[in-house]
Amino acid sequence: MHRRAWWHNKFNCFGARLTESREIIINILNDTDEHLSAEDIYLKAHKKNPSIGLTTVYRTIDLLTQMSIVQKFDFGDGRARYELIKSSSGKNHHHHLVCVRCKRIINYTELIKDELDLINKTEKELSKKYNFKIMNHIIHFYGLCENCQ
Amino acid sequence: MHRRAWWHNKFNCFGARLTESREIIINILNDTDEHLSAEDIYLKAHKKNPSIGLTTVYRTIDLLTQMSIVQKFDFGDGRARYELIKSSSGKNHHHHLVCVRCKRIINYTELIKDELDLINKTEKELSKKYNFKIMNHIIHFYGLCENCQ
DNA sequence: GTAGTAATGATAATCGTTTTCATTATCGTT
DNA sequence: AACGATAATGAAAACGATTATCATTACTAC
Repeated sequence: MHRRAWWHNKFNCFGARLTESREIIINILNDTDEHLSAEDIYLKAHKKNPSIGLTTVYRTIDLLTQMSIVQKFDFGDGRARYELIKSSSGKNHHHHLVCVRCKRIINYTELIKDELDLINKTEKELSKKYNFKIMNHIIHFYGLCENCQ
Repeated sequence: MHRRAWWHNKFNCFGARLTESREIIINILNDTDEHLSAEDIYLKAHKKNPSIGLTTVYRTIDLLTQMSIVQKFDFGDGRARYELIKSSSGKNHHHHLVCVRCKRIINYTELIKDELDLINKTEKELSKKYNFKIMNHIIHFYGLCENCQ
């Protein structure tokens, strides 16, 4: 049995075409735990299909961001980073510790359950009050890592 | 009675000089609720003291970011934004709703008390586990604002 | 005062990202 | 299948926020 990946629906709703390039880019993001930059994605995509250009990568990740399939991050190293959005309760859901000096990023998954309670409560309240449709959230802690203290 | 502003200590600890330019920039950030860009800050600073150049603004906000006096944000409009870091329990402490389509930002202050419990718990656990000294945190919700749904 | 270091401003350079524009692929309709 | 309309694409050029360079000035410690 072959189930269609969850993002197919989002493309239908959004009225965008799920082209080969776009699927390749989504799969690259789906297959990694790293925080890939546009160029990282380009290099991997280009290896799979050399006709994919850097411009398409930029356009695709922008589209995916607007569709809430991808989350864009700025960790302060001069280039944006991208992650596929995982469900809040899913196995890979995590947040970040960011060292303000050396820019090192640590993913953490602790206390996700406690977090989930707060997030759900907040989402409910803010959606109503501001009529804002929440699709994703991020939590970052900033400070000094072990080496930089 | 004249109390020294709270950031004087941080400058001492950091071994940096609290020059007139730097104090002007801090005061600009302290006097606003907006999310100023480097150029916004430059224009205001330059009005107060025309000898302040854009380069100094960039250098200063970078320094202030490393000192955890200022938080840098990327809301996706191509330029970084800066806010003075307010205490988690303080009156002006807030977080952001970010519209992924029109990039509008809404500040919210609801549920800060619930948030504070989670943050404190998380800080304690992560500081210990990763030996990471947490100075600040941000929470962003991404989605569609009223107009863009 | 003097030496050493930190901070600064003007300018130029950098480089991640966007825009332009001509071309190609795809979809819905005959 | 052919058609027109629209969406997606790639290469190259343009853009623009940020950073590096370098000479000058301000400050601190001795």
